[in-house]
Amino acid sequence: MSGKRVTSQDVAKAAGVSRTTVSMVLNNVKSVQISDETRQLVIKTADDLGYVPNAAAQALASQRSQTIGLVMARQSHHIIADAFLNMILDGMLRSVHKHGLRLMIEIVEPKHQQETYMHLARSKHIDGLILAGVRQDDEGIDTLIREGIPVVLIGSLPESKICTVDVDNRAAAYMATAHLIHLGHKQVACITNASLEFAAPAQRLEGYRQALASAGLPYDERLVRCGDYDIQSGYWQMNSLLESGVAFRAVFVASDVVALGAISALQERGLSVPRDVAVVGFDDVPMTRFMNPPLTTINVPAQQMTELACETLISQISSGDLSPRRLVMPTELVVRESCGAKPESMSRKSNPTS
Amino acid sequence: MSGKRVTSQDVAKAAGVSRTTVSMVLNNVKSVQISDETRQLVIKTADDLGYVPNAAAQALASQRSQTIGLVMARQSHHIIADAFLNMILDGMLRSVHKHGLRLMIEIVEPKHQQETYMHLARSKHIDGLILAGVRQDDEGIDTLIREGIPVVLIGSLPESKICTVDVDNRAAAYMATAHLIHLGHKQVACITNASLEFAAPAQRLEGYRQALASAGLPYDERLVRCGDYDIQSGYWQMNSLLESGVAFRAVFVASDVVALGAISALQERGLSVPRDVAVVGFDDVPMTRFMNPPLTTINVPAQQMTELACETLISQISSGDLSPRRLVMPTELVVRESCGAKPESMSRKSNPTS
DNA sequence: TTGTAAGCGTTATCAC
DNA sequence: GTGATAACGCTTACAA
Repeated sequence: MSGKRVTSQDVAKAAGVSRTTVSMVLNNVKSVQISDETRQLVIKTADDLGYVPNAAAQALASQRSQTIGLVMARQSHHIIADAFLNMILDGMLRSVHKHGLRLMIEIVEPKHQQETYMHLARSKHIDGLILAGVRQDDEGIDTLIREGIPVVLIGSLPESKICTVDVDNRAAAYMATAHLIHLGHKQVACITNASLEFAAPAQRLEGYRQALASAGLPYDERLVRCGDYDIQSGYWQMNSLLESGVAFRAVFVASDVVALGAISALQERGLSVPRDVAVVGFDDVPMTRFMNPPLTTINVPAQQMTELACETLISQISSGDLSPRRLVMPTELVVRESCGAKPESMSRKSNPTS
Repeated sequence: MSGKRVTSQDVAKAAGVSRTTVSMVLNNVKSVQISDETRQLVIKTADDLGYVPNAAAQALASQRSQTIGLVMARQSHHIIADAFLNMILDGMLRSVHKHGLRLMIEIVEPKHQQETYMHLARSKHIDGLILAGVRQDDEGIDTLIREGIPVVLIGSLPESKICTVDVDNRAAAYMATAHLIHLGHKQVACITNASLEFAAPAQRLEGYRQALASAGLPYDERLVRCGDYDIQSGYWQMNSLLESGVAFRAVFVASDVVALGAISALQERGLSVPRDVAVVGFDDVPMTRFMNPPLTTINVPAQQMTELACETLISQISSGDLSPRRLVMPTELVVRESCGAKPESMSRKSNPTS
């Protein structure tokens, strides 16, 4: 039956001690000396009774919910196919587990973001927040720090005094574009990963422009499109590029997922990658090496970034020190076969995931 | 500064009413008549003060956390590339938002599952649970229902008296395999989506066998492999199949993600899909239509399943009626180009996601 | 070393 | 209609 719940009171009574002692023992408070005997007794009793502390009561009394929130600023349909978010989720799950915390997920429509996550924070449902994919003009973040709520951003926001973990998007995009240029391409198109209202896409576009500039190549707006995080957008934008009639033989797509759609559009028209057009992606999500052809891309250590973000957040929470830090993780170009430069033949897909 | 938090007490004082009244108004309790005047005053005051109820206190007093848990029985590295889980996540996020609830995510290693989610439930951190991907031998579930905790399973567990939402995996697999057979294939291999310790893979394998049987084709164990949810596993198992030397010209892969890996292995050896081997997948995740070639697969309405599971759970929670129901959603075969039967030429990828 | 008692911020049951 | 007053289950000074 759904028997009445066991409370710390019950444990105390059964063990013949007070609730305080039970609490002390179970929370491993070291500032108090408790005989090993009592300690064992309490633990055993709690175990026998199947005692599980009530989370709400614990949170109320201790002012800590032992839960952290992951807020993703995306429209719900983006979640479905966004492999990059998965990597973030995975990193979160790992860290959170390691620290015995819980994870609450929230997605906010890019429009009225602040409202939602502010609520989450203010209701004290969570002790801190990891934010991913916010827009450049998001003002909610400042409110968050003003209220002293621990927050770490995955990505970066030029103006804010907030902890961030990011890669150097500009430099990475530069590297990707330069790769294409070094291969001899003069007409390089670009499809960003998302609207320029987000920080990363803007930075990546900037890197693309700089690479063009330093190679003495002109920047042609007609060769640039903005993706929207998902496969479809890549498909559409590539078609738009193709239909514009402006010639190009290479394209830098600032997201692997978007690139998949773009390549599909190319192939549907009988165009071959890389023979007719070379493409380089961005993110290095797991499926890239299994694509046809395997995609040359920029590796972004998403899981490590996320774990780092988590660690940072957790230390913010426990130390109370919210001073901003900007952590930048390294990226690297992973050459596969979508640009024609076929690397060594047999090493592909050979290393186990574990 | 991090000013002191506003409590219902503060609102009451500022509005010149009692805490009870504040609570009544804000929670829209209809069993009590409150003057419209007072009502407005309270609402306005709360708003002006920026009052947000403390979630822990609310949960403690009301015995409801307004949070539901999503438990995914997968190893953490599976999350990364499992497009199917994303569809589930998306469905969850939608429903949960619609009802003003929160979502807590937990993943459990297939081994000691019960422990983890039992804890989540017993600590009352959540009001109910959605379970995805549990093994056939999971015993935790029975404990859950015995304790009266609302649970809905996405998938099915033959033995349990629990609410489930699933597709008819056996029938769908039968349909997929039969499609291959009707195309004239006599030697059809199979790679399951995961180990047979999980329910769905076992059922799908069964459907495959039945299709073979009713076509009078022999079941050859050497043509069967078990995937493990991710792309890599498809790649490896296909290689294993290829290396076994047993001939086959078609393969039913019980997961699109696994199929991607399998196709990649085929193509890496210079084999063409569908010319050399036809393949049909399972799930119809978003990327399938963008694969090269576009994958013929079984459509599983994952989002709707999840939303339905959520609705069911929510009504369990509010009604207290936990009587088991088994909901089965329809599947359908989506013919694309990976089996050689090229469908109509231009309709592909044309419908917007929204 | 252990126990007492005062919160933590709500909700909910009553009288008024 | 509205306002005291108990719970709710736990943490944590402080006292013994």
